[in-house]
This record gives sequence, structure tokens and C-alpha cells, in this order.
Amino acid sequence: MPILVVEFYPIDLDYVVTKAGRLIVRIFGITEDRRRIVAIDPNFRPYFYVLPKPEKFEELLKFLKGLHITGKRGSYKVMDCEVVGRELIGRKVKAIKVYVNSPAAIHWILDEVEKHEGFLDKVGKDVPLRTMYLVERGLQMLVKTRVIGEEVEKRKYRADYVIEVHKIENLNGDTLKDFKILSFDIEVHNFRGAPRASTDAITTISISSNYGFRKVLVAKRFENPPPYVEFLDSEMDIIRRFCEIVKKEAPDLIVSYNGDLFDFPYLQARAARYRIELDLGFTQTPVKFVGKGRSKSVRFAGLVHLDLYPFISNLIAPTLRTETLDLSSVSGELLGEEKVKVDWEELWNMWQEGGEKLRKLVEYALTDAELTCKLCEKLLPILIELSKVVNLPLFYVSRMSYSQLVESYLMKEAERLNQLIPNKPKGEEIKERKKKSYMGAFVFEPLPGFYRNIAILDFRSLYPTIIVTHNICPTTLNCECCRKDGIFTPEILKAGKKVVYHFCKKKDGFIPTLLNDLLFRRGRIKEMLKKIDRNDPDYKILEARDYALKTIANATYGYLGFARARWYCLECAESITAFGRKYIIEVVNSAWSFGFKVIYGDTDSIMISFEGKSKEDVLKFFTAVNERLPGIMELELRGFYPAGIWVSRRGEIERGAKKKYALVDENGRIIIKGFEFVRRDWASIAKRVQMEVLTAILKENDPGKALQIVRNTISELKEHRVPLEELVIYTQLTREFKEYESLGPHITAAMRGAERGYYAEPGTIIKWVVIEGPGKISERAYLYEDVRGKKLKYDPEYYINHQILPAVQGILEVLGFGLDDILSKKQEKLEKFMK
DNA sequence: AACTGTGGCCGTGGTC
DNA sequence: GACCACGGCCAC
Repeated sequence: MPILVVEFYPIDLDYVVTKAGRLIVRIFGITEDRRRIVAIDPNFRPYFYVLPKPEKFEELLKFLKGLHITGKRGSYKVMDCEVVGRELIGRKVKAIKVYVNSPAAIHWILDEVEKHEGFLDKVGKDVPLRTMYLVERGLQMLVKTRVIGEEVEKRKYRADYVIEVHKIENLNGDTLKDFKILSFDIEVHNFRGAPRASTDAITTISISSNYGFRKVLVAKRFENPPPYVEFLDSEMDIIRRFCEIVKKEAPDLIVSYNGDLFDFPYLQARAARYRIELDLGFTQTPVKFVGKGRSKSVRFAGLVHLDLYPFISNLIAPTLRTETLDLSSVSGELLGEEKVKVDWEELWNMWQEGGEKLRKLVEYALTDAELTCKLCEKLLPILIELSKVVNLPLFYVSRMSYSQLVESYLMKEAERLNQLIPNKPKGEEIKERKKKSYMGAFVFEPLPGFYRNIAILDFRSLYPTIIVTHNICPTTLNCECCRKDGIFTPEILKAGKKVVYHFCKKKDGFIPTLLNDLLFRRGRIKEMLKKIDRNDPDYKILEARDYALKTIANATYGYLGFARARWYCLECAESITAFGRKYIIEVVNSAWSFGFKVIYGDTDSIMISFEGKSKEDVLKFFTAVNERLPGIMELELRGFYPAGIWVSRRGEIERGAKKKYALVDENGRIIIKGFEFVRRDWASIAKRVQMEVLTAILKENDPGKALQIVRNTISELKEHRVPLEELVIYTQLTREFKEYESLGPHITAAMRGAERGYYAEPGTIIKWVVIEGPGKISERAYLYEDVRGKKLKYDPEYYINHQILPAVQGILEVLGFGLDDILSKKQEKLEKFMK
């Protein structure tokens, strides 16, 4: 077969072991002219490291070199051994890098090696093969790549080129940008929101794309269908047609919203009834279900299945304000487009009735696929950047948590910095680590009050800059070489004793080096963002890159204290927070010595009042602090705020509540932290009134108006004039019913709902309402759907005393208004009279 | 499998 | 009625 040279962008990677026991790594990609390529690399050898006892080094090396095991499933061989000098968590080691013939061989060979008397330790045996491969070959995902190799028979591949690799290398910085996206969504015929694949058929499959293609496959006819509708005779035909379309369109990405846990498993179960294979990828092998339980994912070789739900819930959710993570709410927030919400019961009716109703159902179904596609377009730049930073295929990156991202990044960079990758901790070790905790950040207790002329200062990336400045790393912790003159932490109080750690002054640690890189790159991106236009196509990419780098930098501190981390280091985490406390307290002290009143501060920020002083004074103070800060640490001036309010802790007039305050900025924007207003588990009526009260006070200087708002709302509640939607409380069910020790209202409401067939499992957000009647709140808590359906009456007393008043009392108290002032009958009569 | 960390507020049920 | 643990969610 001829030798070919092809340039392409790698988008996916996997490996197979042939029946003959040969390991084959497959790189899937697309060329500039949108052809599919599979580069087959049969020459990769997985490896791990053995640390022998020094005195038996040669003996073990000799033993390893000839090692060859014949097992039932094939033969396992040591292909090569290399003696290398590396570092393992700050310790210089001489190790043997052992190359073997297949992934399974790692386990078998190790079994033998461990029995050898010269064996001391093993490292890197649990590193994923894809990481190993990309590092070893020096390849970057999504970056233009040239492969030179022999064209081989396509056989089972649906690709334009199948090439056996002779040489493969990245070319330049060019990254794949234009992805062909196909999104889809299924609708199921079921009644109460707990679809069962054993009984409930798929009614429609909707498909959308970023290149104009859209379609809804329907198994029931109606008059004058929209052009995108394709009628088919049965569920079987819909599924078959769907597979046909995906294969024919050959997109780069097949995108779903919760396809890992719902759409694909469901589709698979229904397809199995008709013996249809979901073989949608570059190969004719069927779909793969990887992992178990809640971490299940659905994978096709080459065709990247992006499920946006895990990505959003793992990484994006903290930046969102939405109460729930359903497609509609998330698109509402990220795209500004919300779809019409239709509940299960209604969908059932629409299907049953057919005709015009069915047309609505079809429109609704298409919207789902369309929103999924648009969300993907919106989030793809971030995914691409993350994929490049940690250098792993999109498929994996899109399903990763923060800790996995950090760890992947560290693993990717380990080889370059001569670091061995520590083993993953095992069960017992994890348990031991989990028992330990340590002291975190400092939070300043505010004095309750209404303040004017506030300045906020905060440290830029406090923890990352501490790590870099003080060289905090498991590799530099308590090094031998700097016992006398290292970098010493502040005293740390630990179980009644004072402890001090030190970090190496002579050589840069592994993690500080990487974080310094990340922060430096971020700095450069920020500079570039300032220079280019917002509409420049590069703007979005740079923004996404900044987001990716920030995400990894910020999660690194937490990762060091994470029990399952390979580079776990509790002393490091402790040291970082200890330095953090030291710095913020120093800033508080300087503020005082400059004559400012300190109102509040939390972890890396300080809020001061400059009443009686000027903004220039604040600048002087700010400059003075920065001059004394070491390394790359930096205090930033976040801004000036005309007014702010801090309340007392409930029931403790004199003590201010931490983590709760509201400000108004110079543009009149209200900023609210910690108050009920920002909490999911408060009724929107209470949240709205709280916001209105805060606005009246902070922005309009009109406490009288605030009182009036509260009184009006109370009357509306009493007269049942408030719509039920405003009374719904959202609370998450975090475990199975039987695991609860105390049964709060949201749990009893969910339990009542479950009896009526409303689906609830850990993770479900329960929407509940309190109705009139005797007994505990939990005895009167019902699902919103139940209350609405049965036309039960909500309990005004509950909403007044347990929602409205708690939300506004503390705020009004600061201005000198007590409960009597709020409820004052006289005023209310007067008001009615005036109307 | 779900799991980056600690600090913090506060309603509710449950116990005395 | 006082007190405390549980449970959830938020700040950073």
C-alpha cells in the first residue's frame, strides 16, 4: 500500500488490543477539507517505573529485561528498560522505565516484579494510556498534525483515510476552530416524568446543527407539517433513520443535554428491541458505555459525543445564577433564550390528542435540539481551550471535574519537568486523609450598620500567588537543604500546638513553576484582550483561554487538600491558608494605621470606609501596601461604593453576620452577597421584597418606601392575592429518602410526591409550597405541582412569618425599625384610606 | 463514582 | 421553651 502524508486535526483518541495481543493506538481526526482520518499507531509501548533497592539495582534490571509471561489471554513482555534519573515528590530517584507490550501487561509484569527481592516501589502504573501516549509522542490534541504512513485497508472504518503511522507530529499552533455540530434530543411517551425504556416508546427525535440542517422525526402524522418534519411509520423507523442521518451527515460532534444518562441509554434500550446497532462513530463497532452509575458516559470512536450537562454541572454551574440546571434555565441564562416549559403530563396529552397539539409538541422538541446546539456553540471555545491546556480529547475534558483538570494538567507537564507521577491513593489512604482537616481563611466580623463611601480592595488570585511567591509545593516542603534558611510559614495552630513548615529556597517547586506559567499566560491574555475589539473573532477565543487557565489556577490550592489527589499535601494547603490569613490581617492593620475604618473582609478582600477621607487617601494606602508585598503578590482596588449595609446575626443584635452584605456601586447597581435574595431555598416573594427593600434603602434613601413595600406584600399574602409560583421554594434532594436523619419540609414534600408517581432522586430539585392547616411545617409541605393541581390554599402565616419577615427584619433593624414599625396597623389603615 | 478546600448563616426537627 | 444537630446553600 502507498505511503501517504496527511495533515489533520486530532479530535479523539483511543486504543484497542487485537486478538493477537497487539496494542494499537488510534488517533481520529479531520482534515482541512473535512475528511475523516484514522491514524493507527501500532508502535507505542505503555510504560511504568520501578524503583529498585539501590543495592539490588542491577539484579532487578537484569531480571526485568528478560521478563516474559504467558497468560491465558496472551503473552506479556517487557519490551525495553531504560535507567532514568527523576524526581518523585522532591526526592531524587534512580528508576527503571519499563516498557511493555500492552496495557494489561503492566499489571502482570508488576505482579512478578513485586515478588523480586530487589523491588522497592512502583510509580506511574495507573496513568491513563492516552496521557502517556500524548506525552511520549509530544502530540497536542486539536492542533494541526502531520502523519506520514502507509495507507491500509479501511475495512471496519468509516473514514476517508486509514493510515498506519510511521511518523506523527504537530505542525504549528493552528487549532481546529470550525466544528460541524449535530445536536439531538428525544421525546418519550410517558406520563409522570419517570420514563421506563421497558414500556415507554420514543415518539420523536429532533436534530439540529450549526450548518442549517434540522429535522424532527415523528412516528405519528398530522396535517400540514412544517418542512423540517419527517414522518415515519414506527419507533423502529425513527431510530433507524436517526442512525442513518448521523452517519450520512458525519458531524465532528454529536451533542446532547444529558445524553450520557438519558438520551443514549434510552435510545440504546429501545434500539435493542429492533436489533438496531448505534454504531455512529468512525468505526462500525457499537456505542460504548464507559464507567458506572452517575459517572456513566456514552462514547463513539472518533465521533465526539459531547454531553453538555456534565460539563455545565461540573464546571460552569458555580458561575450561573439559575436555580436548576435543566436545558431551559441554563439556555435562558447563557443564551438569553428560554424555551416554553411543558410538563410531562401535558406532553402526554399532546401526543395522545395529535393534530394541532402534536404540531406544538414537534415544535417544542425541535427547540430542545436547537438550544442544545446553540449552547454547544457558546461553550465550545472553553472546551477547546481546556482540551489544549490539559491536552486530552474533548470527550474526556467535557466530563471532568475541577480536580481532574488540575491533575491532568500536572500529569501532562510532569515529564517535561522531570517529575514522576505519584500513584493514586487507595481506599485506606483516602479514608485517613479524609479524617484530617485544617484551618482556612480569616473572616472579619463586621459591625452591623449602614455605611457610606466604601472602598474595596482585594488580592489578585491570592492563593495561586501565595503558592508561587512562597514556592509552596509537595516537592519543596521541609527540604533538607533549607532547614535553616528556607521560606518559613507563619505559625500554624494545630491541635493546640504551634507548627511551622518551610519550603525550599534553592529550587523552584513543580507546582509553583506551573502556576507561575499559568498566571503569566493569563497576564498576557489580559493585555491582548485590552488591545483588540470585542467583536474580533479572536476575542472569544482569548476570553475562553483565560477562563480555562483561571479555572485550573484557582482549583490548584483545593486540589492539594483533596484526599484523592496524587499530589496531595495537607501541609501545603495549611501553609497557603496560613499565609493568606497573615496577608489579609496585615492589610487590616495597615488600614487601621492609615486611619480608615475597616468594615469587613473575607479571605482575600477588605472593605473600608473612607468617610472623612478621600479617594486619593485610599489610593495612597493601596500603593503603600503593594510596595511591601513580596513576589508576585498584588492588592487590587476593586472600586468605590457609595453605600452598603451589614446586618446582625439573627438574634444577636451586637454581632455582625459574616458573608452577608449589600452594596450599591457608583452606577447604581445593587450587589447582594449571602442574603436570602441570592439563595435558591427561599420563596421568590421574599427574595423580591428583600431586593426592593435594599434598593429603597441603598439607592433611593427612602426607608419609608421600604416599610410600605413590606406592608403591602403582607396584605397581599393575607388576601391570597400572591400567585403560587412566587411561593415556591427550591431545595435539592441530596440523598435517598431512607438516609435522612431528620425529615425537613422538602423531604416530606418529595416523599408525598413520590407516592403519586413524581420522580425524585438524589440531585432532584424539589419545588415545594406550605399550605394551610395544623401541625409542623413538614406536615404541610407539598410539591408545587400537587398544590396547583389540587388547588390547595397556601399558608399566609408561614409566608409572612417565615419568609418575608426574616428576609427584611434584619435590614430594617439596622435603620432603627422594629417589628412594630413594620407591622404598624395605623399605617396600614392610613394607606387603605388613602387609596 | 462525583469528590478542589474551609468558613459561615440559618431554618427546621427532634430532644430534653 | 431552650438547645442542638442536621441539612442546604452560599462566600471566597
